Amino acid sequence: MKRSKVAALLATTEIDREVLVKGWVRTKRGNKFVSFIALNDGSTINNIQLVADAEKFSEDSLREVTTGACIAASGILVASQGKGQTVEIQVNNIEVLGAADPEKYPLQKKGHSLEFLREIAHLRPRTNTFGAVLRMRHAMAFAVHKYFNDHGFYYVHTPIITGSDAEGAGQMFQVTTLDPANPPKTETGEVDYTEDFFGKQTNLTVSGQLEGEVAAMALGQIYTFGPTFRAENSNTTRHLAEFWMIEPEMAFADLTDNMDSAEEFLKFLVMYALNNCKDDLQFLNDMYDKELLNRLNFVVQNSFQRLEYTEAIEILKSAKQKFEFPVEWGTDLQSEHERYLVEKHFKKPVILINYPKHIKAFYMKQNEDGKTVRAMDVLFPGIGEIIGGSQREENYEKLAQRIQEMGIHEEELWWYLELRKFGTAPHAGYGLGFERLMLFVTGMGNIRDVIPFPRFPKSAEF
RNA sequence: UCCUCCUUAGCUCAGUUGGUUAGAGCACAUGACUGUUAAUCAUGGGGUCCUUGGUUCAAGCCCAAGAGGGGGAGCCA
Repeated sequence: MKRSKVAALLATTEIDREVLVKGWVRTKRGNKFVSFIALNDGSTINNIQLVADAEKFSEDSLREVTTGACIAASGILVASQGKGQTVEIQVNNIEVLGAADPEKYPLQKKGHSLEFLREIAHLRPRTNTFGAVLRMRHAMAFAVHKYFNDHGFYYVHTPIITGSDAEGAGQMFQVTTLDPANPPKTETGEVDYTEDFFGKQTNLTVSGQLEGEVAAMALGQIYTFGPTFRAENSNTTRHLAEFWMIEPEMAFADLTDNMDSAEEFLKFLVMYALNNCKDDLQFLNDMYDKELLNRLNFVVQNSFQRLEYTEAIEILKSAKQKFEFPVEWGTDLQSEHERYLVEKHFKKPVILINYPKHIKAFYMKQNEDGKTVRAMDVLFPGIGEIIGGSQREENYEKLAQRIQEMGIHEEELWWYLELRKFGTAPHAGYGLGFERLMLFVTGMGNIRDVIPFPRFPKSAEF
């Protein structure tokens, strides 16, 4: 007989038939006459109840059916006699596929702290919480591809190993096959990277944007969705050393098009979660964050507040609240400033644009005022910056000059500059941190709990 | 990296002014119970009080250093 998934059985109206289920035991309870086994197979957060009568199953035969054990069970799917579920399985046969010593199995019926579960990342997907998070992670990844495919964007695979260190987005992980204890040296005593695998120094990517622009200047609209690496010594609830980033890039788009795209995209993703992850969202709402569903609904129903950086500075300066860091035009906004704007002043997502050029990246399009660039940050409640983007500088001379001013190695960016030399066009794009999106849609408080195997300083255990 | 808090049973935590035998709930084991819903009830086993050093007649508790973890900040997505 073919295995049925628990999700399908709980949704079916065809009862009084024989079924086979396989999954992991969550709890067993009962008395000497009957045992009730709650079984979960990951297809849904809900369990199916197996009913094992003592006539068919001796106490001994159920000895290995304990919390955490993996079993296959066959029997008749029937309308439940008890309350709390509509159907259950009157079991005829149980096979223990893998026992789990109840003295040693770390997961129990009752709740565990998220900190403890982080130490057993190989078992935490079997909890309600991580089952919900991982199913939602899949749903969100699928929704990303669906949105862009439906809107005429092409998925482009940008390289994970990069020879450019000019992206300026933080510390990078080096990729090398040289012997770390005894690397080849040049005459001046420095490591000779011409002997390395690629003949030059290489690193793991911190962004696919520059290569994404290459593709956008041929295919029109593209997006990347891949792993991204930052070797910063960041120890926060919002940073990982290895995370996934989505970077759309659009030819013939300006900053307004960019804002429109980012807002529509985020709303689509949240709407997709609301429509397709109901059970998991309800669980997370009940267990972790009673405002989660309200907040998600609010985001899809209200337009984001669009605001000039200069206006934001004025709002912050006239705010009654005292800030730890002083506010002055030309300084970057601190977390406390972003939180004030989003959570206190506007009480909705905010898109901040036109930042001072000296606090933003070299590739952003310069405004006529000579002071600001067409940058855009989307700020979300509780998370801060969820998207960062800009219109790109498409003028060769202005871009080359900016590269010089900022002391970036021009020779490594020759191909990026040539995009402006041959058939240049206005274009814009942005980057969405996938795990920050996951924080928002799940209501989880720590980014280490929305990725199956988190990578952060001093931690790569699993 | 900085600030701050925490570390006691498998898990979550209590532990008074430093005082003699370190507790609870859950989990686990045994038993009871004719349909349970994180089942319930009874009984029982279970401890490197993070590590090292110090103060003291006496340290889970006070002091110092270290390790691990949480939260906040910086950097950013």
